[in-house]
Amino acid sequence: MGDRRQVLAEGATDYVLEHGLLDLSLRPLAAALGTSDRMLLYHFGDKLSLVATILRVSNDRSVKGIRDLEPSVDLRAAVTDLWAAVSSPQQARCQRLYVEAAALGVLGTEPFASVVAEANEVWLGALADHLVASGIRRSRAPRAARLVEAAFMGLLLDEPVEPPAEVRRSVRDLADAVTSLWGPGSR
Amino acid sequence: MGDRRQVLAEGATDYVLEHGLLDLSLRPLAAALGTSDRMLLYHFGDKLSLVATILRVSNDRSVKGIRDLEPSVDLRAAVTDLWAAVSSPQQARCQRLYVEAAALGVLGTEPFASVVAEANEVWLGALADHLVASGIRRSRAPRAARLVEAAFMGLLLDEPVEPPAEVRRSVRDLADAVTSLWGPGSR
DNA sequence: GCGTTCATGTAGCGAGCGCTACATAAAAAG
DNA sequence: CTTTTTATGTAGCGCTCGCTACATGAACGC
Repeated sequence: MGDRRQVLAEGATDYVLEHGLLDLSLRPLAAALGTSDRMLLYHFGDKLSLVATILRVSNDRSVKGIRDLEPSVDLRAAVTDLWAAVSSPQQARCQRLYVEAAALGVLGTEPFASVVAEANEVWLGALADHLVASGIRRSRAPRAARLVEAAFMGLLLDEPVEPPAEVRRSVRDLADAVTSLWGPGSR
Repeated sequence: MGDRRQVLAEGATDYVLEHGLLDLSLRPLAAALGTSDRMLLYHFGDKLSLVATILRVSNDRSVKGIRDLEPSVDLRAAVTDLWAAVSSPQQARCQRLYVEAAALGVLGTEPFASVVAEANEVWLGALADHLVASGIRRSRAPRAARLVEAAFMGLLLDEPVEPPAEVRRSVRDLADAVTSLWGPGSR
């Protein structure tokens, strides 16, 4: 049934991850997928629904990238390992898509608000789970995950402007901070 | 000389801070300023130059907002005070503009790359200076400023999606982290 | 076999976009 | 007084956009 639709959704996500969301236009996208704007609208109703679908697919991939990580040897390593994952090319594109959606202001309006709020929660959950698997106490993981997530987003945003060495050092500083706040033996 | 131009630049910045950069269109902007698209192009050459000017003006205001802060009583308070400043309505709009520019991918291309790189440096400097005025050792301030800035950007990004109480708690966690890493008596 | 639903192509609508050509009125320069 | 520069209005060009109207095969239920 929605077979063709699903194929198109995956392809559209690939396309948007590569070309960006902001200047997304139905006709070039359709051409890249070997179909027509007419058919995209037929399958997805309108452009907004298509974008919502794309965001969902992208977020699923991003979460999977985190969940597939092996546990790290300790909390400090967990932060740097997570950064390596998040700043990898495919993952970074997913995060960038999130930023673009945020910039579009689309996150505050339905039907995106609920979709994205849930996606964010799932993502934070995956992050927290990895921290737990790497030694943090379960009860402390959500707060740690929130701070780590915020810092990661900021660093990703600064990446094109900041020297890579500075970014790496900030990640190490963040790892130290997490360890000293929530690591074994603190508090 | 560039008198009229300067007035228009300020007005355009006000307008963009309120309406966003992504769907900026010359005709509505001109109408709001009591002029015409024709004149905007006359004064600024083309749309990109106008946008570059707007980004510069916005960043100047943002930096001024930080530099006008009184020193905080200690490092922990400095972080929360900075957050209060950064998340205030006017400042948050400036940061949002930065995010939109980043999302546009405009930050990586001239003539924005150099402009924004310098703006970012100035902004980090203002942040670092406030931390110093609030008790951190000068030599430690730049790294602290970088981490704080990244976390702030991430938190601003999450704000529409995250419960405010969680955001506030993350700010306090960040303040604790900065204090424990670079506060008096550490290392 | 026939009618109905599904899938797809063709063509175009109305609007907005950045930008330009051209004319012109005012001001400054000589 | 004339000439040049500066500032501004009018009109429109060429393009792209999301979306729709309409037609038409193809597949399927009865």
